[in-house]
Amino acid sequence: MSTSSRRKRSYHHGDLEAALVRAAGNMLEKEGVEALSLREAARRAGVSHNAPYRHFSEREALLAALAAEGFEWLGAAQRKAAEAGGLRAMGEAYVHFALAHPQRFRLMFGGQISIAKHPQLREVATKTFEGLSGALSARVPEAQGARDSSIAAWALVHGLAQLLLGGRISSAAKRGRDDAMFVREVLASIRFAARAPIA
Amino acid sequence: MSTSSRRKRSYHHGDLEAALVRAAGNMLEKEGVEALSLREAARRAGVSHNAPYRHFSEREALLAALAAEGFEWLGAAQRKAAEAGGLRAMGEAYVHFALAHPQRFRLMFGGQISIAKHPQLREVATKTFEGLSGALSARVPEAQGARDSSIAAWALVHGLAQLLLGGRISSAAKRGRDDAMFVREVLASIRFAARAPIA
DNA sequence: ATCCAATGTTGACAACGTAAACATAACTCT
DNA sequence: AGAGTTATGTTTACGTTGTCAACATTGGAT
Repeated sequence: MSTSSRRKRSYHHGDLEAALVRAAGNMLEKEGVEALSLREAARRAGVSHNAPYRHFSEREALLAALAAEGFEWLGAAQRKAAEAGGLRAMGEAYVHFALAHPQRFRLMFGGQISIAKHPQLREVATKTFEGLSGALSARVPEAQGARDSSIAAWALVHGLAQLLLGGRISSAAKRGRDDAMFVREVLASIRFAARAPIA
Repeated sequence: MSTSSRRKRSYHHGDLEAALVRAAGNMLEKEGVEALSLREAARRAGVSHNAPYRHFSEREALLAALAAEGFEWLGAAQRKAAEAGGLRAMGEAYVHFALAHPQRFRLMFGGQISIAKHPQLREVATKTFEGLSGALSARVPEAQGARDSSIAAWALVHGLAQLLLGGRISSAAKRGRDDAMFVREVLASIRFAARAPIA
């Protein structure tokens, strides 16, 4: 009857690493990064306060694992949207991801994790970005400015997510539209230019 | 000869609040928000570790003061750019500010400060944003989608700053251009649409 | 001159990240 | 199966931090 829930095995938790990531993930979403402590995560996983060090060399390493997980989710969401709906759907999915996982998104892009110091993070992040910019530059019109245009598209979507998350968009600006509608219409208010500036 | 540098007055520093903000500002730019401690700021200001509490009720209050200062700087930079160069200059000034004060920018938009809890911050931030969006919607073409377009413009610029700051723009994408040039051309690759979506 | 409010100081506490030394379980090799 | 090695947890310990409470000193108003 000791099915999947591993009972009191005292020593050797069984899958501490995953348990820590899960516990930390909950803390992250609920309280934010600053409130996420290694010791509390250990407590929730039912181990001593120093056990986590067998799996994460520092606190930041645990954060990096959480961020990496986030990039995987984001990458998956982007792929799905790319198949289903094209450019616009990808943009909307990006913002949707940010709004659905605000603290996770902040962790991923907040800059408190040194990407250089965590190769695993770096890898999954760049993979996600490559998929993203690949899909973008394949779909953005024109040839010349395609590279820059896809960067601009990404920046637009990223910035919109960030501003919404920070509560920086006044309700006046939203004019009664819900988040999805607002995002759709704001994104629609932009076009790509093949070449020259406005004036 | 006791010109401006106030010497050992032991008690009553003279202008602790300003000294703390200055010290904390230095720590912020150099080490980032996480490395900014009240106690170290106090040390640098030459007072005891609890003196700061006479001026800031919590650590976050000091951070809020730093963020507020940042918003003032940003607002000033925007006004200046608006006069001198118009829309494009404003966008470039925005990104330039972010790149010139990366940690400050992160603090301002990183979401670790509860804007609700610091009215002073809220005030200066909204003032800056109002000036910003005012200038934007006054200059963006068309009438109908002007509101959304100016949000989009802001998001674009904000996102670009964020991505550059996070080192998320590969050198391949920059194609040898320096930051200023890169920003200029990426921003130029976008146009505002008066109405309908792309397709 | 006296009192008061503002400003600094001292001391204390709990929580945290992290290191070192130790304990126990799991795996490997014979 | 038994011995040795490695992986995984535990205990103890240290320094730092945010914050509270009690106390000290000062400058300004009365």
